[in-house]
Amino acid sequence: MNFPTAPKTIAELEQRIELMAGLTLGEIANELDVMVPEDLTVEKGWAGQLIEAYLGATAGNLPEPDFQHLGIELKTIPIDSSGKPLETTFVSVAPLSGEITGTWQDSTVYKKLNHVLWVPIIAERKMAIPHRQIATPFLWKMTKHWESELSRDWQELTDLIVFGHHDKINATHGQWLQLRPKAADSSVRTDAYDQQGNPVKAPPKGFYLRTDFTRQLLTQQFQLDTL
DNA sequence: GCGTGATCATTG
DNA sequence: CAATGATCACGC
Repeated sequence: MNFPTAPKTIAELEQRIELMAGLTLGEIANELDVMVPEDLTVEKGWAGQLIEAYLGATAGNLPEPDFQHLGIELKTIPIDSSGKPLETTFVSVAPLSGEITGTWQDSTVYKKLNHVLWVPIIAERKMAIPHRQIATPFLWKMTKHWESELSRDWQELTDLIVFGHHDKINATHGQWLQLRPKAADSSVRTDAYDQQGNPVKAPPKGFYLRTDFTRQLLTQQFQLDTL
C-alpha cells in the first residue's frame, strides 16, 4: 500500500486537512488498507497513528514535531458531538534526570506546542470505531497569551522535578498542564534526583494538557469558523 | 527501557 | 461524570 508522502509546504498541508474534514476513521482506514480494531483498549494510539500515516507525518517516535520540515506537531483530540474534549492531551515525557534546568523555550513542551495541527475527532465511547468522524482540523500557532499561561505552568511543574519533590508530584498541579504517569505500569521507575540532588528512582511522568485548555482552543476556533 | 501515539478504568 | 492514576502497542 502506498502511504502518502509528507506535505512539502504548509499550504499543501492545509489543502490536505480540508479534504480530510468529514471523513470517518473507517473510510481513512479503508483507503490506507488498515484494519480497524473493535475497540481501543489494546491499541489506544490507533487513531493518532492512522491520521499520522494519512497525512504523511515523519517524526516517528523521535522527540520532535511530526512534520519535521514544517515544524508542526500533529495532535488528535477526541470530542463529543457538541465539540467538547473527552480526554486530556499527552504532550511529552517529563525529563526527571540529566539536564532538567533548561528554559521554557528549550523545553519539549514548548517545541511541541508552538505550532500544532489539531485534528478533532467525534469519538464518543459508544460510537463504533469506523463511524468516528474527523471534524474540522485546524492549524494553531501559540499566542503570546497562551505562551505566558503555559510557561507558568511548565515552570511550576518543572520546579517540582528540579527540587526532587517526587512525593508531591501528582495531576493536581498546573492550571492548563499537568504531570501524570507515563509508563507501561505503575511499577516502572526511572532515574531522578532527590531533594539533595542525589540520584534516586521515581515513576516516569508525562506532561498533559487538561481538557480546559483544548476546550478553549476549540471554542475559539468554532467562533472563527462561523464568521 | 524510553519516547512515540494515546485511552482506559477506577475513584471521589 | 469528571479527574486522576494506570495502562497498551510499537519502533528502536
